[in-house]
Amino acid sequence: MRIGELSRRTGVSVPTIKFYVREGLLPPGRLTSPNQAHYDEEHERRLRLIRALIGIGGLSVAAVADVLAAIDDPSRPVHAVLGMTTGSIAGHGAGGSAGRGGDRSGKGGEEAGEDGEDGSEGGGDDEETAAARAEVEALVARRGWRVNPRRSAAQSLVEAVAAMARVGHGDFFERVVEAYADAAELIARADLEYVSGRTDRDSLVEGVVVGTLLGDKVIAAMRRLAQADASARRFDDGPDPADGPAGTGGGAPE
Amino acid sequence: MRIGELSRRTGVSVPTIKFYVREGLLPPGRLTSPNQAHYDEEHERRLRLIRALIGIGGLSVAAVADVLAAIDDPSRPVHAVLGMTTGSIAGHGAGGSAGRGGDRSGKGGEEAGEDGEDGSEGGGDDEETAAARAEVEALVARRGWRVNPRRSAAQSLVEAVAAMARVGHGDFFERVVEAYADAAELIARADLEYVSGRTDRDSLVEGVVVGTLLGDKVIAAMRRLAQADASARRFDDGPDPADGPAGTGGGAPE
DNA sequence: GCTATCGGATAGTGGAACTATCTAGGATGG
DNA sequence: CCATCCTAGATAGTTCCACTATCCGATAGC
Repeated sequence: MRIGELSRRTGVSVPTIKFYVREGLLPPGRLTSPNQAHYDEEHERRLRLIRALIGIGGLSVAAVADVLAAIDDPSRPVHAVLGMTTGSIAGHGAGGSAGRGGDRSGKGGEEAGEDGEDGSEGGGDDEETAAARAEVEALVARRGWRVNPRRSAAQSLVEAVAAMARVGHGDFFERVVEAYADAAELIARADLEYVSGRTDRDSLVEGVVVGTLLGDKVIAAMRRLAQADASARRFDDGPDPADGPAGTGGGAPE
Repeated sequence: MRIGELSRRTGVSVPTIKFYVREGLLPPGRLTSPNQAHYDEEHERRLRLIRALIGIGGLSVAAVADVLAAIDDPSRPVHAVLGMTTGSIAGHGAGGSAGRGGDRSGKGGEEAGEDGEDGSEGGGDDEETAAARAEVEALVARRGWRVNPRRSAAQSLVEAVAAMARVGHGDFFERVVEAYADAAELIARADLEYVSGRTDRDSLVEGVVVGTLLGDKVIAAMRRLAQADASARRFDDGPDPADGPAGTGGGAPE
């Protein structure tokens, strides 16, 4: 098919497809003449994946490019792709806000000058980060998780926990860790199960990426649903008030 | 304190603080004279919350404004705030990527127009969406979750599942649902437990918001860790290869 | 031959999140 | 009282990102 049909089939505009090709997300079509190219179902599939990663997964175009490059490189071991995937997420939502606007002030380190603490090794942490790191390390040790503590997932976790502490919810993590860890193990087992049937690398690796990136959204949504249910049961304020009605006054808890 | 000290304490630049005040995220300081204002610890707390929501939670400034407005409005019932929170996330990552970039294809994912058809399934859906909706409805029924199917969390879930189907992973959801649902219930129970001790509305509502928005990141990170562990155990490829051992290239995003 | 479409290149758009500058005026130490 | 900072508020500018728009000459299919 030519680009017009690819566009029609996927709902992505022609200029946008060209843009993705330029950015390296989508391989160019096979040229049948100097100014005529042919796209196949693989392109269509890839394009849908791109849209899903951007639209649902919330990745930036650059992050998608990295992830797809990892998928496409057969020399990259599967676990490296998973690590990459983690990084894409971290870059997007957590640690570095790599995606958008300047990162001038906050995160880079202590260039702001007021931190003053340049000598202390081990991360140059503030108080909350150090405490969070200790909690995460304790968790990993307790569970016997065989992970490298330098993993960016661990780093993301430390940052999230530290942020909570900074906001006055330093007790959140310790209050929920065990349940969360049980849940995480449950989920991870299902995830592994899902991809374990796949034998060829491409299929496996894509399953990991899709399952991880889109799976996060699935989990978040299901968590909301389960929260709503648990809350409804506890306060018995009806079947569920949906999103935004002016129902009864603030539910008195307990 | 004055704005300079607020800036120093939080690491947020003075112009940015002013920007947040303009955008309604942070209440203005108490004026002690026409050009002198005083900020207190509540401002500091709020500012830290804003940074956490934007930096870790990945919310847009506009979404943070909405969430904080909901927190601050005592007439808004707690469940409405939770719904709002869900919406912020959907707007950000799932539904329409409303945060940045385009989204020409229909701003509010939530059917701005008259969706006359409610109650019965199937709107103007494509094949994948219809199938996903059926799966989600079956899940809710099976679990006996007392939730309104129009809830935006349900909608997010449908969209994520549909996107997976479109990408060739239509079997993902059915293969993992039960484990995920168990995990979600586990998590939701811990979440409810966490806020159940709180009696005053402000503290409760803030706990819900922080726990939900930042909690998602905690869960995602822990899932990565558990996946890495499960994978290491299954393939026994050493303790854990970390993120970027030589060949992986993309290790550090950014 | 005719016209809609194509590939490729370059430039432009609009939104988001800051960031810089300017104007008056106040705070503070000497 | 004065010099030197800091401040509030307003307006304009910057940077990044994800697209869009417009050209151009060439080509497909009738």
